[in-house]
Amino acid sequence: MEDEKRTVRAVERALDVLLCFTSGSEWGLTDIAQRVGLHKSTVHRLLATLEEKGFVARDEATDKYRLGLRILELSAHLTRSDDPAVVLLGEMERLRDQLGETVSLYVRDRKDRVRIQAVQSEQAIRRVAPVGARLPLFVGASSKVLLAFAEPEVREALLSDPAWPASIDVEAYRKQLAEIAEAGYATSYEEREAGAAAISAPIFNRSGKLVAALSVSGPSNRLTPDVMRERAPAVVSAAKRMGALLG
Amino acid sequence: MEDEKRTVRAVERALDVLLCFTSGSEWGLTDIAQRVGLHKSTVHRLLATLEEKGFVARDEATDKYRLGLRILELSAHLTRSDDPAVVLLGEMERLRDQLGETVSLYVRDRKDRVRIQAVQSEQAIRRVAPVGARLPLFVGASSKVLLAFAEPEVREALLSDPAWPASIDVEAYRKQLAEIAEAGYATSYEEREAGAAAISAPIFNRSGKLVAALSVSGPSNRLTPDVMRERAPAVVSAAKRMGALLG
DNA sequence: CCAATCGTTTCACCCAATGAAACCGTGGTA
DNA sequence: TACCACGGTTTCATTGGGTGAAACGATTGG
Repeated sequence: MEDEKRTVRAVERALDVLLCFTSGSEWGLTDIAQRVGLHKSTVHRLLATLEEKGFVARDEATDKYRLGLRILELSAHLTRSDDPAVVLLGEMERLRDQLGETVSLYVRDRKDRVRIQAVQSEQAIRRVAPVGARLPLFVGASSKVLLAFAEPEVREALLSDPAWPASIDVEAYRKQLAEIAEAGYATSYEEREAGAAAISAPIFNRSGKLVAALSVSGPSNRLTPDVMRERAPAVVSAAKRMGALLG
Repeated sequence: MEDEKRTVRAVERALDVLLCFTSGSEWGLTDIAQRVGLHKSTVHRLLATLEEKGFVARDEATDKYRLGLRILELSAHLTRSDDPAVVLLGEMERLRDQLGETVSLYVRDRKDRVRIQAVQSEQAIRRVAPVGARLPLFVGASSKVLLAFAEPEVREALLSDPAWPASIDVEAYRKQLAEIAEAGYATSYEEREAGAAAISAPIFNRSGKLVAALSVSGPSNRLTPDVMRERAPAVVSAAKRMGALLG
């Protein structure tokens, strides 16, 4: 098993430490050391480095570690003017007002999907959708869209990836993706989360490349299968309109 | 000059590479190598590591490096429910509507200040204030507030820091800070940026500790010195109201 | 007062990060 | 077509620096 690493171990470890903060915002040194499986002193040194550069900070009261404002600074530079999350925001708000449900935008990032933009429904019972959330790429309407309309090589690589959950029958899944490709959209009903449902449609840029999945989601008692079927065309045409706004 | 480094060099370098993206969103390998003063191959390895963990990604078209979505993911976990940037947003919007100008919230982060929240004026000519921006701690109304109301040790440490610009007379500056502490707010008129002016007031938490500076900023022809003097009480009392919302 | 726990510092060993140089791929130019 | 210039990539010998065991302090609480 020659791993052919051309990466820097210390940096990998430091980034793993940073990624601890994607689950739980406050950590003690020992907790982190345990979590990443390294010695206390090693983690201590890594944290000192991260702290010096402002990537983590210490809570004054608890003395525990938390994310630093350098993260905020970097994230401010994440969006360019041609970023879908910016360009499509207006259209997303329009769709939210039209359907009254939360609208999200997902892109594929390696083997996950990431919510890069969201506008919340204004109803009392609504789907809350934090921007930046990283979700699995095998369940949920948007996952299926991102797979169904991906380039075939990409799709096959993901389906045959060792990380793909063994509990899902690949053949049946592939068949479902083909149906979605045919229909032009996907739905999910209490698939990833109980009580939630969603409609999702692909957004292609001018050269026909899949760039994102547009998703409308809400409580499953409002978004019943029938309602979703009825509203799907609105989502699909919104996605088409959005595609035209991209480069 | 014993530097007593208890940090990890490779990690420091990797973070420096990341920080390149705070000025300019797209970089080639050679550019970065030049900027951080390291060999191409070293930077290549660091970038490969950052890329593997999703902290940077490559633009498909240009093949250049850009920030990855892991940054977005982390930034989503930056704000806790008790974060001033969240808790005070409502009050900030109220103040924006009252005065019609852009309202920002700054905290001190080491030797800089960082804009952690902002709501834009809705006028045609307005101050635009991106969240996450890192600004110097010696010019601008909020800087002066963050210094004037800081704990004395902190203030003195900063004023006598070698990084403090020699062009500013420390004694005169200290005098100005004392006046600000007396008045309870600070103003700036075309101080950091030509054509811009601002009023800023301190926000203290329940235990009397300075946590942020509230700032109202706009074009200097609207926010003339007279107008600012007249509006200062509104900013100060808004800041006081906000303080009451904090822990 | 002691025990437990957490963060910090020290230190010798030896792995792994480093940068020079060579290599490869691409686009532009004569 | 041949050539060059300029990006990114890979290789490799050298040794600096990252590593973890262990000892140390500082708190906490029973």
